[in-house]
Amino acid sequence: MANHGAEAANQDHTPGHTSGHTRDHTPDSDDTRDRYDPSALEALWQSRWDEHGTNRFTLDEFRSAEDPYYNLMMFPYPSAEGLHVGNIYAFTGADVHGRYHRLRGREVFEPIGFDAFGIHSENFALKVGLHPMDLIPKNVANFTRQLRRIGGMFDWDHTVDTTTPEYYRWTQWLFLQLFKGGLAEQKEAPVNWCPSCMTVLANEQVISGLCERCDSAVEQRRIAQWFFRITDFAQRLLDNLDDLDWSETTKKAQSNWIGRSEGAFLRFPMADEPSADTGSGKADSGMTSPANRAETVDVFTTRPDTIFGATYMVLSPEHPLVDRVTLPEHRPEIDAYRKQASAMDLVARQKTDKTKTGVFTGGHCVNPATGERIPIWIADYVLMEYGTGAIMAVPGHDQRDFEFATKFELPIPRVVAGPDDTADTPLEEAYVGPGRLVNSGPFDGLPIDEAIAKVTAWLDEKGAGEKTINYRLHDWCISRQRYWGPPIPIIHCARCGAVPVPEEDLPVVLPRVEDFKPDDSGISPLARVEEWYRTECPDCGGEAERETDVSDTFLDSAWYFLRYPSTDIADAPFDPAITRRWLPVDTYIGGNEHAVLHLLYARFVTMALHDLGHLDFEEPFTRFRAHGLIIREGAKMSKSKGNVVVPDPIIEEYGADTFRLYLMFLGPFEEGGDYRDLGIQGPFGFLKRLWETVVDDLDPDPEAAPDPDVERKLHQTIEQVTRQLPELQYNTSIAAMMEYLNAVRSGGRTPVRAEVEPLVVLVAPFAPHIAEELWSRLGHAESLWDAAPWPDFDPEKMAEDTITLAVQVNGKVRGTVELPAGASQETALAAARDEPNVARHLAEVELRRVIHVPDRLLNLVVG
RNA sequence: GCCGGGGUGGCGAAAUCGGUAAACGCAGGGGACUUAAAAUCCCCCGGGCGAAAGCCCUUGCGGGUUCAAGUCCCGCCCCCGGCACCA
Repeated sequence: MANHGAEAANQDHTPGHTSGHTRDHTPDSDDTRDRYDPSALEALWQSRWDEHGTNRFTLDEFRSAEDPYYNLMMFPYPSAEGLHVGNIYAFTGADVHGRYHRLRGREVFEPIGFDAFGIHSENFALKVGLHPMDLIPKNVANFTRQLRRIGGMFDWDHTVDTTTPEYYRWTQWLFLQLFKGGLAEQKEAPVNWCPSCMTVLANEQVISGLCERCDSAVEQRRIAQWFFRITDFAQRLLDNLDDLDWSETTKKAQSNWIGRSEGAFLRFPMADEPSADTGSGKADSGMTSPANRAETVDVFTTRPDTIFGATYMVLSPEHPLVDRVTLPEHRPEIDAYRKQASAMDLVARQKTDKTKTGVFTGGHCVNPATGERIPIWIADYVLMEYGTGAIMAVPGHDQRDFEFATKFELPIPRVVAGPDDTADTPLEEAYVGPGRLVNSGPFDGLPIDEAIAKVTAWLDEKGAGEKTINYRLHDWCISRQRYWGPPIPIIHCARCGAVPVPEEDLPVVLPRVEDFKPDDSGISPLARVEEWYRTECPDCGGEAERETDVSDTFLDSAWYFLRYPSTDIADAPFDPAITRRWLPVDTYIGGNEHAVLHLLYARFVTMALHDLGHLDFEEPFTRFRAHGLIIREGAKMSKSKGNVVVPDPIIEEYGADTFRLYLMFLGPFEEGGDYRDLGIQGPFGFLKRLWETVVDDLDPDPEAAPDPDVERKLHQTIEQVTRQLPELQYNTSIAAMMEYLNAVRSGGRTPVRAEVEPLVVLVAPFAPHIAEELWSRLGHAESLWDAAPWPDFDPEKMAEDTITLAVQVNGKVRGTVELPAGASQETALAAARDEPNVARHLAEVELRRVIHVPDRLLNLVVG
């Protein structure tokens, strides 16, 4: 838009300099210049803020900030479709928070960036036949345009794009730190393989057996992978949750994901098998070699107290001991079963309602409690990923084992008796309730809690096991056999093994490869680029090859918040002094879909960097709030339904201020809301009315005294908004401001400046452009955002002098009376008796009791 | 099955410590202004009975505590999100 005059007038913007821009910002003719024209006005202020560096920090400012506030939101993945309402909703909610603190005088750093590596981008590039290196910059440019348009308080001098070598250089550096710290290791492991995406997936990316991206059934494969040892931190990650100011739902999701369970690790010695028919059946028949005798089947159980009822063992079909324990005559059956299990996709494998299957191996263990030989089976209801991949089956007290034992006619003894049971009460199903041990030798009669401790201690003494803690959490597999990610900075040398790339050689630049389509080989496309992967060993100088896998996108986003304030620093990932001043992040706002993925990894990386001496804190986000989800007209938005809200035309028509205000008005920010197309009229009308109030209708006397009733309402409104904004209670804050403006304009009265100016500031976090414009029109030379003029409220001015007291008779409202605030019970009662309808209900009954809640109600109990 | 979060007018939603249920907004109805429309402004707007005054009912369902329950307790039902053969 054209506003050359205004721009020129503002070139030397300094405090005290009244530029006169309050009137000359629209070069149009006189009759249109005072109309509320959001698009023009928003463009004007955005360019002014940009010129003045209103939202940008210099390196010096980072180093010297006295009251820093790091306001973070989850950076977007720049898709080709552009920003969707969900993004804008989240960013606006976070921006409102940042702007509020800015108006309170904090130095608010609010960065944004782009999480642009990963399978999403790569698959889309493949689909449209473009190279991601060409596609991503376009998407980033489009996102940047949109992000600027919505008026976020972003520091555009400190953005990150995870796909630039300047950024991923440090992602690779991070990998090396973890590698050197012993927290990264390569191991062959069964992994989730998506046959459609042709890549390995993290457990978190598998949603009930399906690929979270393409819904293909996930298969199992064994590939050498790089892992981060996040499980080493499981207990700390869990313990620290107690002290984090995070949304409860997010903390709960993390603690479920970590999945701590207390129990025991137990060793069941393998029994040697009677060759042919020696028939003795005793463990030490002399046929057992010493090596064999040492072999055990190890299990994890949360119910060591039930060990006397363990009548068989079950190994997962993938368990490494299966071959050892299987007797030759059972071999064909076992092999067939294992083949069937491995062919089965994880959906079918994890279906819980299917009937139990399994095969006897022919092998046996000795139950260390009873000394009895018990058979070893394999069954797919035992998962290799959890615990040791083997269980002791206690059919009497575990429903899964009960079903299995019933089907295969294995014994089902009772070892726990409930309050109404005896040791011999038959079991119709597994009994898992409270009770006391039975049929358990010396432990009979003990309640479960006590028995768990005593039995475990007893087994420990016998060397048969010990108390332990098991976690559901797995190590983080970060290898991806794909193209679009940072190469893992490792060089494989036949002589020296896996050698880290020297830090001074970083970044290992991702080469431009035209043929980046993944294939079914399980090998990265980079393995096709010989001139790239052939290199020398940094240690011995011999021929060597680069690691051709790239790292998981979640690694890029696990540390980006450390980079933002230090993007001016070229020779370190984050500057120690700046980091000390600005981190940990004060408030982080984002979607709960990242509760266990991104947020847990970011915590792990921070904790690891802390332990390795790079950071002096171990939790990255002091406060985290999960925002809700936006639906439309009661239905989930999706591309396939064609009911997605497209933000650009709405912003075009109503302006970013209205759109922001409307999104925040839909419902509680932390619960989301229902976007109804017509609803935007309310917030639009409000801003328009506010505009007219200041621009057209204001009392010309700037010193005019406020109306006492309006002033009282003003202080009540300031109080409410000041209390609710930092708690993200945006919808009710907006309602309060609307109510206040209604009071200011009621009966078409002429508003005075003292009534209106504070409202302009209150509304500013939601509608920053119109607020700045009105602030300027009210005669202020300094930007609203630099002046930090958050209004104070005066409790005395808030107080009502007369109140309406509800009068109840027997709990039912029969009338109201007007009274001076703080009126005594006697006064209230007298007034109530004078109220005709109340008097009617008091006639001919006896007043038995009076309940007086001062200034609220009077309840007269009669009978 | 387990763990969260919910269920309030036609709709989105409000409601400190238990104290006048439905603030604010949308949609709808009526009116003013206008040649007309848009925009704007004013009034009405949970249900039932009543001419009115007023009375009765109403926060998913059923009980309970209390002078008083959307709010607290017990038992259910339904919706949304997460986890799920986790030993």
